[in-house]
Amino acid sequence: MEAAVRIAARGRPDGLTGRALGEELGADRSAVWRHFADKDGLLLAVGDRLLVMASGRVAEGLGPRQRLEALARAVVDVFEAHPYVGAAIACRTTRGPGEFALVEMMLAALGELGLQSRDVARYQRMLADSVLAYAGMCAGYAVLPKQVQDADERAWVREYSNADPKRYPAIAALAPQLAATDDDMVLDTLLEAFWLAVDARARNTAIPTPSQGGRRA
Amino acid sequence: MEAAVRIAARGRPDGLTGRALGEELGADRSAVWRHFADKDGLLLAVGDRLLVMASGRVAEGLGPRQRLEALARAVVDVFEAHPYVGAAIACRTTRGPGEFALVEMMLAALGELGLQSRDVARYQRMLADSVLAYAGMCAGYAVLPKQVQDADERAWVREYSNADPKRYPAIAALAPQLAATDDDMVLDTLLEAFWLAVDARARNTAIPTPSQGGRRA
DNA sequence: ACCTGAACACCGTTCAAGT
DNA sequence: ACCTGAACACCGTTCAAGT
Repeated sequence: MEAAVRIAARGRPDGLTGRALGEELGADRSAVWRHFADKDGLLLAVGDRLLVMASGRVAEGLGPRQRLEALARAVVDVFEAHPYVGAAIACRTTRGPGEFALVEMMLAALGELGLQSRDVARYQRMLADSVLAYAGMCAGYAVLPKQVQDADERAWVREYSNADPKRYPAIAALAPQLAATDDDMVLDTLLEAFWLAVDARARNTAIPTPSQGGRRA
Repeated sequence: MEAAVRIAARGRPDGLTGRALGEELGADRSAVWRHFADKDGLLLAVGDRLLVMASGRVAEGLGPRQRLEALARAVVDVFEAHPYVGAAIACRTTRGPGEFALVEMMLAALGELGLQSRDVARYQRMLADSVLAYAGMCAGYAVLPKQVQDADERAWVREYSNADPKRYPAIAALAPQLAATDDDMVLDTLLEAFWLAVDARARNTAIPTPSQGGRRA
């Protein structure tokens, strides 16, 4: 497992293959499949380790909002730092301790923010899927060869600035704002929008009773 | 291109490989690379076609909110219906007419909803990335063998219901709500939260001046 | 119990040779 | 101009054979 995480952390060109794992451990590449049922089992195990690493990065003593922000950023960072596994595992349920820790942390934090329990479950699932999907997307991008990454990035600055104003008036009008984008902006905006939505939702459905799950008056 | 979309639509077990495309067209599999520079070029071209299909599904005459909802759902549906390509392309910039149509439609709709132009660009990028990432995640799930999908799905109902209440109190308390989840809930909740955030943002920064980009009084 | 080494079917990619 | 067919290096997976 440690060797697998090490290989996954090597980044772009290297995938986590049986051959690479065998070499790292000084064994034949087919020996890996004595310890994991198949490639899927290996990826699930390493993927859950990534989630353990991410939830372990959340500092103690933070408020619910900061805890969720730290967790979201940690998931994206860890997936980007282990891109091959991150891209492969974002759509899966690892069912391991890492996933449980992440879900538990999210549910507890959302409960503290004043949402009803039905909304806590819905918003947790939505936030978890959004963050995992976004992290998987970032990881998928990080796996690409550097020259492909550069071509994709340039497109946003160059090709969108030259869009035909007749066919694409909104793009042409907003080209400067579209080009002025840094890497963290998307996740920042996603979290900003999430807090606005949680606040609005908590305000609309708030029950002033101090006891939990207060009944209708 | 039509043959490639057809193969991509065959769904789960079939990937869009050179061999499959050659067979579909009655040609040798290596003949494909006369028409596309490499696998990446093929995927980008087919991926942009998926975006053309998605934006073409948005009905005429809808308001900005319904237009954006229709577009988001169409992207997820089309990616799920062409899962191999959807999963491969979600993290890319296709730079084709499909992507331009999608960005243009989103920017125009968000502008009509009362956001400042700086927020329009930020929220468009955030929504587009969120929807594409989520669609890519759904597509990645759809590519998996059916038995792996079933195992993942059962986990949410079964293993989360049996979580240890001492280690995972929030999961144990909310297990029924976590299990009661249908496929559309995540995207519905994401869009609900997006509207709450857009409304809050438009309210906070609204400038009553009818002219664009009004200066500070 | 664990590893080796060879085999298999499948990839993308390349290239000399055809038409 | 376009296709063929063979080759190459790389996958995951399997299995008889070793220790």
